[in-house]
Amino acid sequence: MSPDITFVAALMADQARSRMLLALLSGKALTATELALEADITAQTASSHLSKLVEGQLLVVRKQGRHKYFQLQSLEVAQLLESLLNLSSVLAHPKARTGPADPLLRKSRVCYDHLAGEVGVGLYHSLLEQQLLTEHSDQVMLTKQGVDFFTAIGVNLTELEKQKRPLCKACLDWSERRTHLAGALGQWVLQDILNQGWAVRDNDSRVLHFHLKGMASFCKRYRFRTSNQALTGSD
Amino acid sequence: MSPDITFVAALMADQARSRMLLALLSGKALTATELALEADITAQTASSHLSKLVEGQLLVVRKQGRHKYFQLQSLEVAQLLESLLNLSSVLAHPKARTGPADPLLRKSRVCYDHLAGEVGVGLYHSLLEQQLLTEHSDQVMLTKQGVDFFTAIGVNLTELEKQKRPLCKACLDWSERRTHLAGALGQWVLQDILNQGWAVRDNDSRVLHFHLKGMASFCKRYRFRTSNQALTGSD
DNA sequence: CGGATACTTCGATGGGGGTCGAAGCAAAGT
DNA sequence: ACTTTGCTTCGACCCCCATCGAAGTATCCG
Repeated sequence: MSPDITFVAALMADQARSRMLLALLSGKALTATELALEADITAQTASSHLSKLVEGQLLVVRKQGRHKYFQLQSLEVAQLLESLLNLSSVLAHPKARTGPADPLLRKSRVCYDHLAGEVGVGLYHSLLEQQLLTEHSDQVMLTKQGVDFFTAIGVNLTELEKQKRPLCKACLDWSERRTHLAGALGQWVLQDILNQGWAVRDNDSRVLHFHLKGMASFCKRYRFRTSNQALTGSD
Repeated sequence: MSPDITFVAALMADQARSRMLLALLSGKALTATELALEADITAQTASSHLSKLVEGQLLVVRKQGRHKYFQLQSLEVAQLLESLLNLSSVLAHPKARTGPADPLLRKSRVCYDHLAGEVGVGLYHSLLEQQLLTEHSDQVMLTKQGVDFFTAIGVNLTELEKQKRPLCKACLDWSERRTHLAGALGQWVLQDILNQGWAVRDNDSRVLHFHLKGMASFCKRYRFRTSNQALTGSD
């Protein structure tokens, strides 16, 4: 028979656990107490939940001294969470307030290992407009110019292509309902932003705080015209 | 804050409900009693579950005389189910027997609206080998020859491309752990198989029964070399 | 060696929800 | 009109599990 999907679904069907999982969607490894705080439960309860999530192989755990760091087990888990987010945000079921989320979160946030939110969506469509990227419905590929462009700014595409994961992937944004860039290249872009010091990650959320000058450099590099609203959260 | 994913997850976190959903993954509309039978519960319990699923917008219902026909609400729901199946089958959690499923199901089955199982996977890789399809990691596209080929066998590609959904889509097969063809073209292929009378759908499952001659025609059309094992379930 | 911090185990409590029997309603068929 | 079939509502039962307090173990720090 079919595998038992209720097992995985049940693991995600709890407020506390789903909050933890969503917090881990930032890609950062978090400790048990941090996750307990995030889910607003006591350490005991969190411990029980976390052991279930590890047991169920949704999380991996790394022990470091007296701390235990938890992370999502795989990209697949992150993708499942994203698709759940998507479907959930689309559905207008009574309990979920469909209202606008934290504006900073909408602006720019980390989606596991790549850039999401308005900035992520904006970048994606800017790349499309410049014909560096082609989008055939769901399939996204670099154009010839795109290959040249990213090679020029220092991406080793042949190296990235060695990875199992796709180079480009269209990831549907739950706040924007439009696609943004995921995949190995999406990861590279986020890493680059951080390496350049254009933005810093919020410690307590998935928010990505762009510095003013960083946003400018970012726009320049990707020839990306952003609306004039303040996109920076700090500085 | 984030939308409440526990709502959707909880809907899928029940044996009876998930069985119903999985049964509906065949794409067919089923009545309440059929679904009750499928989930092995009484009509009362099924009624309660089904109203929850409709309320939660995972299903749509169509009343016809004294029957009520249920269907998955959207392709997104089907995709969520597929990804849950994938993750669940990969994870080796104790409760799920990871053993081989029903051999007929493994051979050839319907995955919502396209072909899956060994035949589906085989077709996909055959198309790749013939360079009718190119696969850039996750992105699948028809090659020039592919366009010619499908046009030659009667596909109106421009018509198919009008749909919102992608023309080609790689869908990971949970039994084979390899990709098969989904998307509008995948749907066309399945429709064609049925129209040609090469195979019939099982009434009680997602199994697709190929006739001997049908399988031969199918292989011929797609220049597809299948292993000599009997791929037919009937005839 | 204490004392603090991080995490776990145990036990008790309570609530949510899955289940079915019985009865009710609605639509066909005869 | 009567019966059959398909589905729903109501009510009662009961099990599962999330939660927390208290106590226990492990690790680091001074």
